[in-house]
Amino acid sequence: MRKPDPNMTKDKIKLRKGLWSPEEDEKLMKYMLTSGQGCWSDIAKNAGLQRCGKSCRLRWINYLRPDLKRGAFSPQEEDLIIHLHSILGNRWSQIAARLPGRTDNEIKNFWNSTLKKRLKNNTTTSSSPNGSDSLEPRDVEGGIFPLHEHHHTMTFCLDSISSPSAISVPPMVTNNQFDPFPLLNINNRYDVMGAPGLLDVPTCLTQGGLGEAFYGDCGILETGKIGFEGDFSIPSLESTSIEDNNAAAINNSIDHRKSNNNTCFNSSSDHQSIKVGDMFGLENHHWGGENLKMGEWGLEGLMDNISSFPNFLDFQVE
DNA sequence: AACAGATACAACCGCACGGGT
DNA sequence: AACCCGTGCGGTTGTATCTGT
Repeated sequence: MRKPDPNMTKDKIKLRKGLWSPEEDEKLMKYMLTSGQGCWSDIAKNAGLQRCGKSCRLRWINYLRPDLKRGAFSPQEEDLIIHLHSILGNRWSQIAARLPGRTDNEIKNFWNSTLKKRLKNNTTTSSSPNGSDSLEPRDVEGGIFPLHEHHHTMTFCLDSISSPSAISVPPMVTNNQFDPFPLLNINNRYDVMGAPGLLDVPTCLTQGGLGEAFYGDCGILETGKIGFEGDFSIPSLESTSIEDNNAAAINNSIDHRKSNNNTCFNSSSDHQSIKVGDMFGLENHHWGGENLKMGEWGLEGLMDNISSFPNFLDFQVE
């Protein structure tokens, strides 16, 4: 498996660098759609891209992935980033894991380009008493957060959900091995519309698939809007699998990026079957390992504490 | 209109880590 | 145990776009 391919070393093609062209994007997207599995170096080669696997991976994760939320950060997302950064520091991947549809790179850029400066300006006007290296006032133990006044409560909108059936989740989640999404595990605290079906959205989905748009327009937890800000009806388990939705998402995503229009996320079955884990890089169980690391650092408990703070992610079911 | 500086975003680089050989 | 390879992460750099003069 790991033996080097002699052909690979001989005909060293000069790999492209820099910005991706639309053609390259399409090649990668189509390849991921049709056979998006295997190691990234193989993907780069098989897709006919003169890129290194690393570059392809980055492009996919940061730009082409169909579940990405585009556009500006909402005030709620800003607050969340600020707060998570106060706890986690520059662990962008862990912060991103709690902001569905956002990538670590995106959050990192946003922090460095916008939030950092904004908070710096704030602290110069109102000096921080703790004098720490961090830029924003905080009191993790006490639960003081720089939340905006106008959204102390996030509203949990489910108007688009046509079926209250439970969303399908991977076995490792349903087996309760751990809670990958302690902040947003609705199953812990919330009944969806009072219906018997529970909405359990683990990290693997919120980051890579169906759980998109926890912080949608106006910072609302919008389970009914997934991926492209298009209206979306969550199908019942009997009718549609996650694979169906994700593959459809990829199909739609190609069009979406071409037309830059909102795309309806439907469950049409005109696609090839793709493993969810393969599609979103979940086969490496990374989403679990992060939390284990956090546990070692004693951060998991901190993150758990967050959910008990009055102003933080105070979802309400309408 | 042209230019410079600021800003936002995309991508690269180096390193660390884990798993396989 | 040592090495190789793939992957993920965070820091940094590069580039496109915006804004002010």
